[in-house]
Amino acid sequence: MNVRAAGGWLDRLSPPSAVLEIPTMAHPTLEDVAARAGVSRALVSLVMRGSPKVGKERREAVLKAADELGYRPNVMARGLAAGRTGMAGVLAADLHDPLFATLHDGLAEEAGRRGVRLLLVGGDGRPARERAALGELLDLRLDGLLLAGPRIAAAEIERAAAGTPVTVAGRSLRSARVDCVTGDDAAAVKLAVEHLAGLGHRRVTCMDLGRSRLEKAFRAAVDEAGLTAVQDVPWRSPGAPTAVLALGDMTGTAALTALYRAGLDVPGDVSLIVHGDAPGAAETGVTTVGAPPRELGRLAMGALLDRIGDNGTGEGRRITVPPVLTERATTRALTP
Amino acid sequence: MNVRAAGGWLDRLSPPSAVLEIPTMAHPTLEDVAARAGVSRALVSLVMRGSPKVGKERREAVLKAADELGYRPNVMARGLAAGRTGMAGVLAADLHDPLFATLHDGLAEEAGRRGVRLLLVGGDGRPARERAALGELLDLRLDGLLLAGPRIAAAEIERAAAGTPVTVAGRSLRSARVDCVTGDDAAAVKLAVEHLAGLGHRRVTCMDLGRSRLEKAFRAAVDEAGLTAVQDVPWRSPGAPTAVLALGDMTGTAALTALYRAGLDVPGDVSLIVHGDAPGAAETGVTTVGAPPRELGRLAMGALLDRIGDNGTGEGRRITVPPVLTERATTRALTP
DNA sequence: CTGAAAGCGCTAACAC
DNA sequence: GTGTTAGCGCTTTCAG
Repeated sequence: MNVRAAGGWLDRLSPPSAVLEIPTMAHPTLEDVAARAGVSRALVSLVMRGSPKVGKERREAVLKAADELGYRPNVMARGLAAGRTGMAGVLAADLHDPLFATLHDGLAEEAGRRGVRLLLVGGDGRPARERAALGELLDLRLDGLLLAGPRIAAAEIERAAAGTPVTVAGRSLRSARVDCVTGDDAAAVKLAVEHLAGLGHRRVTCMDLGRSRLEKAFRAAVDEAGLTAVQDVPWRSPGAPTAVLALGDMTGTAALTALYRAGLDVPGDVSLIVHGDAPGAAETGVTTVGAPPRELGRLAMGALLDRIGDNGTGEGRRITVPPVLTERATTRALTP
Repeated sequence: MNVRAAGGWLDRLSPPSAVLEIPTMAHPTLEDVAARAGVSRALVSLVMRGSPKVGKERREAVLKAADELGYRPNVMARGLAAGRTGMAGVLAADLHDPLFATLHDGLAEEAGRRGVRLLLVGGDGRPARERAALGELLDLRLDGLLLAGPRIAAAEIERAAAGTPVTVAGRSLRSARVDCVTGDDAAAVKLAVEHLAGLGHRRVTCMDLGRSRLEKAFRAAVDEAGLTAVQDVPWRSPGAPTAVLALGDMTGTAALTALYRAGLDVPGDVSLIVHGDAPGAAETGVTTVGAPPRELGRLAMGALLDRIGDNGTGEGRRITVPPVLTERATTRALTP
């Protein structure tokens, strides 16, 4: 019996009213519960983990005692003893990325379904901070790590993966022991262009604030669809584009606002599709295209938990999530 | 010497090349480092915690051994033994709230400054999920908890605060042992209205998507400034408002988009101020008013760490962060 | 089914 | 300065 429990014991030797103070015990332990239920520690441990091989009577006595004491298992101690924690760590490279919250919904959904809890450490976009965050996660000795959109060097991720199962979401790594789950950006661009072509658009352009490498994919898709990629033609002039695809790191509403500022009516004058299913897009009615982040999260967590289950057996999987186009209010068929 | 270390020992009896495999040891422990450096465990522990009372020579030997082995302290074990973890938990009631990321920047800044690490658990806005997340945090036995925008019942927060220091950001609680840090919304509305009055606006209105209780504050501020609150008057008609204040849970860009959709030029036809310094506001040039979330985070974490330092002494503090108005491109002086 | 005993990796008094 | 000795709270054999 530990010191605090012994204190409780002494209290019980005091006037009866002191007994009422027991539930106030700051952090009752397994042992306190065992003492109160009149059983051994091991039995309480079994009950807490829902073992089937405990008599109904004793089980209830234990549960009752635990409840009265307000007992909560100490996951640190549990993790130390058991060698696994039942928790996975999530490194959010940039908490500001609006996609992350939705990705996390997917992560949490899958983790919840499989009885695993999630612990996050948040970066702010700076690699130095991200590196530190990864270290913190590593020091916790969790069962596995999910890196969301990491910007640090592949070698660092590889090194982390040597000690614990790791899967990466939103970035593709050539690695034997890291799983990678990503959206197919080129396919997304292609889908968007085809959609515009289907609406009758012939001249399209792209806004590319992120200086994204996707511009190449855009040109290829435009060629393939038999459209023409217009550039640097003034709005409202004869050869002006009738549709625009916003690429890269811009949020949907920012693109929309930019067009409005230019005095254009959307989708009256131009149709707009934004790459990346950013939150806020729904509220402002922006048509978007991209890998659904929630689905991406679900798959990524699935891969991680599979790997944890396999004890890290098997080579790194590469999962690609197909894009989805969500038509909202910023696209319209061209009526000549 | 533990089992794994013993294994390493046996390896050393094998051909010399086996020595090279030592750094591959999955998770070297304090003991492994001690063995390699030829010192005791306690000495290694002292070195790892940067104790000044260790000879330079030995210190370097230990550091060298630790480095070669790729040793990382196990924070779970450390926390168990020391009784404190050096970590604080953050409960994000809703990871989707764009303000949270910026609040977290403030939390992280202050925590970093004071040598404390942060562990997040993310909610999705649903109280049930938030309750579970709080439980997970409690089970970790961290040094303190920071609740960001909690929606669960005050009694639950109070109960959590019985076992560990707690401070709440973004919601005011009447409690003796919980610190609360909030923005002053009424003052923000007042500031916005006064700003509009200063720009020469006379008829103003408010968009209130969140059905916020702030509408009362709005009316009071309008009266006080000698303006008139206009409602249900069609845009562009003679008595139409020349400025609008967007209240509640709407993002700045959503409000802006709504006005554009109505065919209005902003700020040509109407000026717009949005309450809540949402990210994205800067990119889209929306004038905002509200408590700066980063500052709020900094203060909240400061309060929590103070309380942790005080061992929970002292009654719950109530800190109010004054609003800031950030003028951008959606407000303009009225030129009749 | 149940209880006793031996750790998990580390810290914190203590003695040497 | 340095090594020894107890635990922290829990899981896990392994005998009863």
